Amino acid sequence: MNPSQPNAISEHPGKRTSGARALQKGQQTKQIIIDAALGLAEQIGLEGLSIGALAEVTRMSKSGVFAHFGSREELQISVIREYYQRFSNEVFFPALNAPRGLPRVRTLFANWMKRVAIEIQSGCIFISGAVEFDDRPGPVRDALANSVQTWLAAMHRAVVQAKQEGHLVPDADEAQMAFEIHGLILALHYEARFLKSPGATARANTGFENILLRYGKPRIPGLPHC
Amino acid sequence: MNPSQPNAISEHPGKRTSGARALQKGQQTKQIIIDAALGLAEQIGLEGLSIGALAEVTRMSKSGVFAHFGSREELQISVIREYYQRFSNEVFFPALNAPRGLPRVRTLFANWMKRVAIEIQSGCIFISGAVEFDDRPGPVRDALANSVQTWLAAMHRAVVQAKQEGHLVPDADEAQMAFEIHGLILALHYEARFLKSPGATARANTGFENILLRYGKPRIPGLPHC
DNA sequence: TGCAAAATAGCACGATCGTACTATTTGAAC
DNA sequence: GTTCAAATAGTACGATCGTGCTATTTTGCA
Repeated sequence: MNPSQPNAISEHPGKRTSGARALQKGQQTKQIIIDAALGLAEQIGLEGLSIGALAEVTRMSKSGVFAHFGSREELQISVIREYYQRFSNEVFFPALNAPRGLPRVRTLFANWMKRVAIEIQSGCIFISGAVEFDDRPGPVRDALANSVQTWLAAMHRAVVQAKQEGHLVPDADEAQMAFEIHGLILALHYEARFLKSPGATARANTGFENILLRYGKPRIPGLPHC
Repeated sequence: MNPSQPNAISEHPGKRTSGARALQKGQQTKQIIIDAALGLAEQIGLEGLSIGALAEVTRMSKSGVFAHFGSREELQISVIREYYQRFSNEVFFPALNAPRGLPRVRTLFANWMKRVAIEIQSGCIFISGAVEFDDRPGPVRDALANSVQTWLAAMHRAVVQAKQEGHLVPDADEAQMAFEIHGLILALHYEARFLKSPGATARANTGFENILLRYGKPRIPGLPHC
């Protein structure tokens, strides 16, 4: 009856008798569909995602695609989860290898910039989704907002740690710093992707260094910061 | 034959025998439609704009609305033009009363912030439209990009003048400064409208002061800038 | 007041959308 | 190989979309 029932299995892989095992057929195709849906959503937005177009891309029937999700909203949420997971794997987790404090903040920003550099071509559903759902309440909006909040909180936490480690000036406002960094990323995305104005990437990087000039504690006064 | 033909009249008001005069009936309703369309587009986006919904709001027939524009694209472009005009009247032109240089830059930013404060509730088609049309070429995208570019260029020009007036440090990069200001506005819109996170307005203002701390030439070293 | 033109309405079309409902095919355990 | 459930396909429905075409109403001027 409930079409989202089978999904529960995917959250407990290997629960079946034979222990850990490759995904069942249904889960495989579901993943294929989600991959295709993410690609589509990055270009035309979560709202532009249509099951018909998705069926065409995956060479399945509309109902075959639909059965995996049970509703368009569930499909959109699946796409958001997939994007969040990829974003985390590319931007967040690798930065944990960098030492706590300013080096990790630098690495997070660098990874973020790498991601955005790709998204200048492909599109970013954290940004496009925010615009599409900014006054459309519901589970899709909630899923998206939660994902974004989680990432922004992680960034903020890294800045807090940098202050704790003594890498920032004592009166540094961590939330303010995170806000300004977020602005640089958004301006880069806007000016590079929409306006196609050259040099935006360099300006985002320069902006980050400018932020550090203000908030970073100079190692030796007058010399570059760590 | 061509439904956009009557529009040509609006570009030359008063060309008819009786000299300057109130808008003809058709132009009046067209303006009413555009006003309603702008209100709708701010909430649900330029792509979400539908002639059916617009007809319902204005209590006209679909074809009655349609006849004024001849195509949905022309309607969207009319909305963009209307928005651009209002934006200019609220943000740009009033700032020309402020003295050239840093005071005018301050006024431009303050007016921009006032506008965004409203758009946190209503929505901003310069931002939502950028996301909707960032890889959808065509006349709508062109109209939108031109409007945005014009405004950003005006902001940039004000910064250039500020440097010419000696209000900025000699090595100030005007484009960089404009980029960072743009980022503050975008972060404010994102975090306030989508994430509904409190304090974003204050952070945008603080960010602007931080930018001036870096680029503004101190009147007396160690004291606040002009 | 009458007349041409402008403005608005009515209607129909093909397309696309999400999603029920039913039928068929596929896969895995016995 | 049989069987049963999972996976996929087929089909249809109502809604909405943009837009063309033809009527009807309203307007502005002689």
